[in-house]
Amino acid sequence: MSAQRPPLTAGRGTRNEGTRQHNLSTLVSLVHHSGGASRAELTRLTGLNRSTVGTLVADLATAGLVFEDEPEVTGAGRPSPVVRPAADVAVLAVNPDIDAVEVGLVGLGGRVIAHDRRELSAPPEPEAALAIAADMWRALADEHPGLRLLAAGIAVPGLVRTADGLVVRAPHLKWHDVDLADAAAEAFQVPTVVRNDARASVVAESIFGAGRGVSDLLYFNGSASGIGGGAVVDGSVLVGADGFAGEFGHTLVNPGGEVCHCGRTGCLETEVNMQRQQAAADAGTLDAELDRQASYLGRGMGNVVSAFNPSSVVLGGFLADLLEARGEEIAASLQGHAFAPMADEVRVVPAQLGDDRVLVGVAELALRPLLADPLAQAS
Amino acid sequence: MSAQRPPLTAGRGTRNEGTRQHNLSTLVSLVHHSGGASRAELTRLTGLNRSTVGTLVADLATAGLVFEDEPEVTGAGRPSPVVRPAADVAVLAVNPDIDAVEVGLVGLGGRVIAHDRRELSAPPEPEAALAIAADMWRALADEHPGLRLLAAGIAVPGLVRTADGLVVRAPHLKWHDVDLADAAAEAFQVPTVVRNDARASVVAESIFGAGRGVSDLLYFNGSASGIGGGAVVDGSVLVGADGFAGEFGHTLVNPGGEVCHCGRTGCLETEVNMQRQQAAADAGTLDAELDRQASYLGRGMGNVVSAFNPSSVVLGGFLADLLEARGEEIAASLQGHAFAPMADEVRVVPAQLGDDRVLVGVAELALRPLLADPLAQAS
DNA sequence: CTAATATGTTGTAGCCATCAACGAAATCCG
DNA sequence: CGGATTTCGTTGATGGCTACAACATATTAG
Repeated sequence: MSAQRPPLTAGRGTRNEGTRQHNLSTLVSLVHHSGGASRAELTRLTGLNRSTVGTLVADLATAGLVFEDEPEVTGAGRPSPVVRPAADVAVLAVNPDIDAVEVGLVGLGGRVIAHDRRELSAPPEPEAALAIAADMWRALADEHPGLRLLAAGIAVPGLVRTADGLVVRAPHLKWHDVDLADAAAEAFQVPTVVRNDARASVVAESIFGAGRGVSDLLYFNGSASGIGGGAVVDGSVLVGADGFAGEFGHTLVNPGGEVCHCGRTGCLETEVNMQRQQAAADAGTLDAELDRQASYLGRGMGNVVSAFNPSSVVLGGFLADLLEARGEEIAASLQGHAFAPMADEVRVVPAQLGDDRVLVGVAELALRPLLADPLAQAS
Repeated sequence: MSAQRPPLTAGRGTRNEGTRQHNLSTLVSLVHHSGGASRAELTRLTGLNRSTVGTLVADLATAGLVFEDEPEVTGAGRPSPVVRPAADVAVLAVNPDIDAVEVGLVGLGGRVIAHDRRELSAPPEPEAALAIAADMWRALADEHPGLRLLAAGIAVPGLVRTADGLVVRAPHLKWHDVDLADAAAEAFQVPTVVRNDARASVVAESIFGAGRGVSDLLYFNGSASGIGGGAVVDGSVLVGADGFAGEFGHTLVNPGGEVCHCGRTGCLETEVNMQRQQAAADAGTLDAELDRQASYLGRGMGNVVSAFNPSSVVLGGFLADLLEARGEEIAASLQGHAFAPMADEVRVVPAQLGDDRVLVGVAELALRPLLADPLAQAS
């Protein structure tokens, strides 16, 4: 966790209300990301006065975002009540993919309250995906009466423009220039964001998983449809000018290699993928293939590590399995292909969150505006 | 200029004094980066009240950081005095390199007040470089009596750890684990920072050059000693976990190519460099060599562009010359080697600042703490 | 049961920006 | 040329926010 640096170009001024908004945001984020902290801990962490934390927490409780739980026994002195995220609020997370539409209700603290999945025989049209999600949402809402929906987030496997949530293209879904955000906000009746699924995963691992407390990390995710990724830079998710940043699957690792579906040759995901592993397993040459893929993965990681100088690299999906099987080889290849001493310091670790990763991450992204201004909500 | 995103992990609380500090910082940064703005403009840009801007500017003027100049004729209404950066304060910028030590006095607004350069027959030892710089500083100080030194910055061609300014290694200077910061602060009697020279250049181009107003950009600099670089992400310079981020010269572009001095093969800077151009010119095959280098440069840029999704790529040093000579070819290669549609949107432009770039940039980095808390200075 | 410790609570004080009213300095227009 | 208009700086009163000190409360140590 490094200190915040000021932006190169100065922004706008702040007034007294801004101070309050910032402090409320700090507190609710702290509670949400840690899952609960005593008021005394919050006082220490924020550096604010006891009385200030008291009034701010009371406001957040009134707004229904946190509640004060029984104190835990600790040591000498008067026990401090534990401030926990409210249990009756949630974010709707939606993840349409080629073979299914997945929907989850994600509460504060990164807790998955409920989730549902509908298998599909073919990639869905945008409208169909939304209709299916809305259908599942109605069922989940009936099962959880009294749950207050704060926001909705849709994670799409493709290029999503951050500014307006336009899905510029999602090749596996065969979507082009699809605008889901408005229709979804209409359907769910809450503010809705659309984001890239890999970027959502980075956020989830960064806050609740293997990247906790790390301010500079890279994430490589291996799935059936290729290698996605993302980066956390100085504590914030890298989005780039349009929101397309983090396409590490298309780092060059072998110019003489195969043609990638993106039109170029020798991309990381043409050399490291599940199809090759399956073919090698069928041919009885899996060991050699895993060695080969470990080498290329280290090379691809090295390229990106040299650019970003992260303190951790998190591997998810089948890349986590590859790390388990060929950890030494990957590390050696990374050492050989990253600009030392960056490679010396970097830790390569498997992702900690399970399949809920994408849902938890996109819920976090949908929650971001609320966390930034906790009392701005309508009711 | 995109909006600020909150960090993934919440930080500390703010008090009322923090509001004032933030507003002072906003104002002085605005004046410093724009070179001067009327109080009315500052009011509009910050969104603060007229009276607030009035008192804040008065405080900054008392601290000797800005002064109120004669109003410029504009239109109807009472003219607004122009707030300009103070002319009698400066930052000492030092840039030791293999063949010379360069020293500059950089004022607010990015103005180079004076500079001096001492040629060397061999790369200097750290102590010698510092002694030479101190000598030149004394001469410059004598020429500019009344100039108040605010800070000092040393730009080193090598890996510099941001946390403490340790020069981990600077191969061309043959420096290893050199700690200059303390000795320099002692010699110059002001707070001193040590930074990488390419990172300093990025800052300079980002604020005063080709990257003005761009929040996501990449910078590739070609010099006699190789290709350095850096990135601006969401308005802040990318530093990474240790401060080593941005080594784009060692992006893989040709695995079958030559062995790089870094120990690997096919790095961008083994394929694109001045030595090859010189050799080709001697052999009468310069045209073909420029085509070849343009192709490899586009490939290397494409790799990094796919990871960062910048809106601009700035080329400096001999790469700016290559852009002038082979702009079409570089653009075509970038198109072919970056993940579309990132390549469609990116603008490739030459650096705008001259040789003062490194000095201006490292001065800016040295000034950063003061800009963040303008009235914290001793006197 | 008492002392010590740590924490919540309350009322006061201090810092900061806003706001409204007023005055000043230019342009506009008859 | 001179009043109306526009725009901006200045001043004193006002309200929002956190800090602080004093007091109350709840636990542990012995």
